[in-house]
Amino acid sequence: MGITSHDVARLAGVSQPTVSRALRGDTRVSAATRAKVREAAAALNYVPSEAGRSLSTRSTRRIGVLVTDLTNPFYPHLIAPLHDELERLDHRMMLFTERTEAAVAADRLLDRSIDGVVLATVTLDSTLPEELRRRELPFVCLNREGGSPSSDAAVVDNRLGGEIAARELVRLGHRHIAGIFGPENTSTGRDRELGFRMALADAEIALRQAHTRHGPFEFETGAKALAELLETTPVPTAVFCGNDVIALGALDTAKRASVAVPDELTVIGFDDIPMASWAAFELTTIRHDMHEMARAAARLLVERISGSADSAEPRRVVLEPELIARGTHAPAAGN
Amino acid sequence: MGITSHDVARLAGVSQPTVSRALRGDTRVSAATRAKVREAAAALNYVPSEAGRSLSTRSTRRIGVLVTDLTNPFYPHLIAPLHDELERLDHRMMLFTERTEAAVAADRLLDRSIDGVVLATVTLDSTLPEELRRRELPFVCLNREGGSPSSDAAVVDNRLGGEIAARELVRLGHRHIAGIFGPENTSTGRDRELGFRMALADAEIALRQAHTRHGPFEFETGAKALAELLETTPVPTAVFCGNDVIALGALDTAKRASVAVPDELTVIGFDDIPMASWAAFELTTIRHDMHEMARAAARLLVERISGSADSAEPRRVVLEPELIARGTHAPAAGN
DNA sequence: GAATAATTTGCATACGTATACATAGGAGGT
DNA sequence: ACCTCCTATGTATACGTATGCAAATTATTC
Repeated sequence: MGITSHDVARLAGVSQPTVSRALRGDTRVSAATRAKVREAAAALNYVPSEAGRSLSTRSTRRIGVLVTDLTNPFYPHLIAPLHDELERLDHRMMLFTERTEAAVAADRLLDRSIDGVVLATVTLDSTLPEELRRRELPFVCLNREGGSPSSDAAVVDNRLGGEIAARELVRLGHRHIAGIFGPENTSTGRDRELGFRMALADAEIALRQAHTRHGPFEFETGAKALAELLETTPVPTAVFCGNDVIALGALDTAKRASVAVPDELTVIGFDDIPMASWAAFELTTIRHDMHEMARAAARLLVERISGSADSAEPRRVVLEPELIARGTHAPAAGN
Repeated sequence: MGITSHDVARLAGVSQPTVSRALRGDTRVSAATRAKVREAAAALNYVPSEAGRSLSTRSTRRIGVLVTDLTNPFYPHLIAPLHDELERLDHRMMLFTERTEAAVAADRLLDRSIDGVVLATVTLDSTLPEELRRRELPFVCLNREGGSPSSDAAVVDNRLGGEIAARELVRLGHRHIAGIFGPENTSTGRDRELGFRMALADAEIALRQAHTRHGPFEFETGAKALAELLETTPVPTAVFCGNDVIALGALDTAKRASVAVPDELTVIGFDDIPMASWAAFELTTIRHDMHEMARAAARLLVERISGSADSAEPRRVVLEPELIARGTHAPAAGN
């Protein structure tokens, strides 16, 4: 079992290298031979061995994708277009949903079974980027970025997104504003918070310590944080969430606590995942083009691998966010 | 660039085969040499080439996973535990979210770059299972099953699940019952419908043609189908959905149409995905252990590959479903 | 102390493909 | 008719690891 190019060669009456050349469209092989080889290959159901090819070419056309948690509703919307774009560029996707880090995880990436890596959930304090750089394995950051120094990345202008959210809340007359931000060790968490804070400061509105929460980009973060925020005085009339998933958690708590949204509480998310537009939520949020971001990451990486990247310098694709007004925002009560 | 076992051998002052043996814990190598080799390997940051190893051992410890659509909220809950169990069994996951079928898709599976396949979205009329069987590539069906003849599979007793849903509706006194089923060319769609119909028939309750809809296991299916069902007379007082995602779509339409759930309309889903328990939905549904199902599939496949499967006969793991009563079901109005 | 057994290591090679280089054959020019 | 040049193909080998078998070393036994 296992047809090789030698078998095809024997049947076609040519040498093995000729088979290799014929099947990959090498122009130096005559049309007649090419036809003969094609026919023999088809007759034998020949499929070239990927391992043999990899060993010889030192390239696998395989990309590793690192995500911490697939069940987070956000990531599939990144993974799916990423997969499709990689496929379009004739690459396959290997999925790693690692919880372990650096050294441990690195070994499975460094066995030359992949040509490059997409880091979709890298943290600012992760040593993985420098480890990959040291081992000269090409990689690109998607959605989040690592710490210094910068690398190829496809991201959103998160700071601007935070500012947009803040300005909208200010415009609506909110004065008691809360934030349920993402983790401080992620670029998305940090930058969205930063932009939000700066825009509030510009409007001379305070974001109290008591109205600030941080946590993973998960449903439970929003659910738990809003429950706590509802216990503070004054109760905030608006809350900006680090992403939609957190916002959905907040909405969950609001519903359970019978807090009317948006009449009593304005909620703004970030990302505009499809769920945000469901009737059950009608979440006002900051949209960006997640699909394009994923596709851009795929292209950056493949170009880097193939050496067709214009320069050795890191290249960044930065997408513009915009406000999507739905049903969870309203003017502050009493305005 | 690219440290090989030869480099390690040179540094340790032994032959390349000895390096191979030492690092893989072959007992025939002395403790002293093993230590020497380990040290040299560590000093050079040696990581064995996966391609070289695959070529030699004819095994990749890589598993292909086929899913049509990752953005469907159901699948990540299958993929995540599947990944983790495969990882536990020392295998890696290659993800294929193919839309193409059979011949085209098959080639990327047949280049010996994977040792086996998990089919998570196989249809009853797919020729892929027989193609894989013919090419002797081990595979297992997860959640759904293919047509004849049966293969290794980890599935739910969908027929029983359908029956449980039907009996509950009957118990609640519903007489005008509708069904938004999944695709008829999937085992899950077919069996859930079958069990549901049979239990209704036992109770001598008709399921009218006009109250029956089919479609992909997607949000839009439920949304669109319920909109249509609300136009029928008599309007159904209860609807059983092929899975939770369809049910969420139905709830979406109900909300937009101001149909009170559960007072005016009972909705029952299938799967019990985490979202079902969110306050926005509180979906009554048929639960089964998705994580265990995924893990079982991983084990079946790896055992099949390693040849440790007890027999050549197909092996099936069938999980029991149960009713999870939440907030979307109630007695029929007027009972 | 010699013969034998057991242990440890090296040698040769297989795995399947791609490619640098050599070569054979044919076309074209004068 | 001879030389040149190009095209098409074959030969030899590299890629990195694992393994059957032989060889060398050490331990064991009588």
